[in-house]
Amino acid sequence: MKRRENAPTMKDVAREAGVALGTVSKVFNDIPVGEDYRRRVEEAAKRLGYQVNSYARGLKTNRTYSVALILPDVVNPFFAILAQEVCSALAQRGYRTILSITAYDPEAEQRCIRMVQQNKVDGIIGLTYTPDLEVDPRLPYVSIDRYFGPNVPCVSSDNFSGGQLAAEKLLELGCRRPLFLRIGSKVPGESDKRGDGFESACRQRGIACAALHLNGEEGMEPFRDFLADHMDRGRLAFDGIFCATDALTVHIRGILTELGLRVPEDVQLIGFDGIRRFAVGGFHCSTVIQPIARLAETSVDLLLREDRSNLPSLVCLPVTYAPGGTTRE
Amino acid sequence: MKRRENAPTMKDVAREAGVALGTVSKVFNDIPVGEDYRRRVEEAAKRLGYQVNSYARGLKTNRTYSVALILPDVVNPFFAILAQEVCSALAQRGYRTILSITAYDPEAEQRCIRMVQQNKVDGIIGLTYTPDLEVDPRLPYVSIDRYFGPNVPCVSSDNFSGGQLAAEKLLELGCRRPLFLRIGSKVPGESDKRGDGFESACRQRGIACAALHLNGEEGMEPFRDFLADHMDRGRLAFDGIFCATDALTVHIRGILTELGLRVPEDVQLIGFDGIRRFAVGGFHCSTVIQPIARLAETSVDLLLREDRSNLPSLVCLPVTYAPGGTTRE
DNA sequence: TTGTAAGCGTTATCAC
DNA sequence: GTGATAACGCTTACAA
Repeated sequence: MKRRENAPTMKDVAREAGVALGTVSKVFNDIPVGEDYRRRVEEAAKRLGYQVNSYARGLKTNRTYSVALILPDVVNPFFAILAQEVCSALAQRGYRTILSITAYDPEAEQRCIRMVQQNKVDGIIGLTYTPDLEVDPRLPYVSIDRYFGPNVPCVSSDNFSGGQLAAEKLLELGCRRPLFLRIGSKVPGESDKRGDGFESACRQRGIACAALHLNGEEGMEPFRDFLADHMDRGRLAFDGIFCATDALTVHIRGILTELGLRVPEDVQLIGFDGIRRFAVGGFHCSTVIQPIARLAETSVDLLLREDRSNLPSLVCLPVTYAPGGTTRE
Repeated sequence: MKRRENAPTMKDVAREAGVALGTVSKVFNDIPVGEDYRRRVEEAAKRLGYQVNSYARGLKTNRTYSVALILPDVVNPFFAILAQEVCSALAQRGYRTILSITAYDPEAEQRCIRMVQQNKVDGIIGLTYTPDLEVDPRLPYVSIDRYFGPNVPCVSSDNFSGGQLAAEKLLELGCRRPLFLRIGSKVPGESDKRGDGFESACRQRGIACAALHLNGEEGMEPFRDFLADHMDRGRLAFDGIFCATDALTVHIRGILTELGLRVPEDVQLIGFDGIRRFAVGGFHCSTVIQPIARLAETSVDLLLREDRSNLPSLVCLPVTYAPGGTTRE
C-alpha cells in the first residue's frame, strides 16, 4: 500500500523544464506565462507523466474537488440510478464522488456529515432518514427528498402532482373505489406528498379514497390482511390502487394474484418511481416516473453554484406517467 | 464552496490544550504520551470538535485512506450490490470509496487508473472492459472478473463450476437438448467460463450442446431469429437453456412466450448472477447465485493486505443454485 | 517523555 | 513575466 515511489512532482517538472517551481504551477493554473515557458513546461510534464496532486493543492486552496454522496443504500434501483447520475454529473465538472452508504443508520448519517467539516469534501448531497440531522447551514449541503429548512436546498420530484396524476389516470380508466397504499419510515419526507396529491385529486372529483400507511416494521403482512379483509365474495372493495413505490406495487400485485384477483382486469395498479427491469428494460408496472437524471443534475448544480447566497429552499421537478401493464390501456 | 472558515486545526488544539503541536499529533497517532497530556489534548479536541484532516496527513504519509472503485455502471443490479458491498467493506476498515463510473468507455477506464498514480487513492478495485488496460504491477490493483496476468490479483465467482452446475440441474430436470446463450462484449473475461463449464458438463454426460454467442452490438434481435429458426411445428429444438445472465434470461423468457412456448413446461431456463427483484425480493428466474458480498470482501482484503509480496493471481469463489420458477421443480 | 523544525506538493505573495 | 519563499495541516526525526 505504499505509493508509487516515483510519482513526479512539480519540482521534478521544474527541473526537467529548466524553469522555476512557481512557473510550473502557473502553467497548470492557467495563469499567463511566456509562451516559450509554457511549452517547455508542458513538454516536460508530458515526458514525466506528471499530473497535479489535487490533495496537495486542496491543502492550499481548501478545495478537494470531491463531494460526498450519502445514500441509504445503492441496491434499491432508484438509489442506484441516482448514484450513477450524480456521479457522472460531478465527474463532468471535475469532481470525484465519495460514496457513503448509511444503511438507514442515523449514526452513520451523522458521521458522514461530520466528514465535510474536516475538509474532506467540498460538499454533500444527501438522501437521509435522520430527522434531526445537524447540518451546518454555512456548509454546502443539498438534500434530496427531505426538507430541512429554508437554508438547506432540497430537491425532489413533484410528488404532489405525481399523486394527482395517478388519481387522474385511475379515475379516467374507470376506477371509482381508489385506495392509496404506502410503506416506509415514519421520518417525514417529500415523498409523503404522493398520498396527499392522490387523495386531494380524488376528493376534488368527489370520489372517496381509502388509504393505508404502514411503517414497515411489521413487514408487508398487514397489507395481505387488509386486502383479505376487504374482500367480499371474491370481489375486492377497491378497483384501483395507487402504491407509493414500484417495489410495493409489484408486491401488492403478488398478493392480489394470490387472492384470486386479476390485474388489471379486476384491480388496476399504479406505482411510483419509474423503475425498469434490470434498469433498462420495461417498467415493472404502470407508474409515475421520477426524473432521476434531472434530480441528480439539479442537486449537483445547486451544490456547486458559485454564488450560494440566494439558493432556493425547495426545487420540485416534473414527473410523467407511463403505462406498464397494470392498468387497462 | 469555501471551506468552513473555522475548521479547527491541530494548532488550535495545541493552543487550547496548552501543549506543543507535536504532542497533539502523537495523541492522534497512538504514540505514547503522558496520560495527563493525552487527556488534556483529547478534551481540547472534543471541545473544538477537531478531526484530523486526512488529506493533509496523506501528504506526509502517502496514504489517502481512499480507494477507487471502477465500475462500468451501477444500475445493473450486479454492479449495484457489488458497489454497496465493496463500499461497506472499505468503510469498515476506515477507507473511503471513490466511485468511478466508466460507462464501458475504455478511455474513462484508463483515466481512472491514472488517478492512483497521482496519489489520489491508495488502490483500485476495478471491473473493467479494456483488454489492454495499463496497470502498473507495482501499484495496488485488484481486478474483478478480468484476468490481467500473474501480478494483478483477480477475484471472480467460480464461473466454470457455475456453468457445470447449471448443466447438471438442467439434465437432472429432464432436459436432453440444451442450449447455451450469451451476449456481451468481446473482451475476454472470467465469466466466459460459464459457457465452458456448461458445455463441458454436457459433453461429459454425452449430451450434445448448442450455443449462441452474441456480442451485443446488434441488440437482442438475433436471439429472436435464432429461436424462431429452431422452431418446428410449434416445438422448439431445445428443451433447456442456460443464459449467461439473469437479465438475458428474463429477455429470452419474453421471446419464448411470444413464440407461444411455455416456461418451464416446454423449455426450462437457468440464468446466472442471482439477482433479486428490487434487490431484496424473489429471483427473476432459476439461477446460479454469485457470492457478491464475498467477492467484495475478498477484493478489499487482497487490496489492503499489508504484505503484497505473495498475492494469489486468481481467486474463485463458490456459487450456488436456486430455483426461481423457470425450471420444473 | 515533550517540544522543535523540516518537509510532503501545492498555491500565492512578493520582489526582481 | 519570472522566480524565490512562505504558508496550508500534518508527521516525524531529532534535540531538549
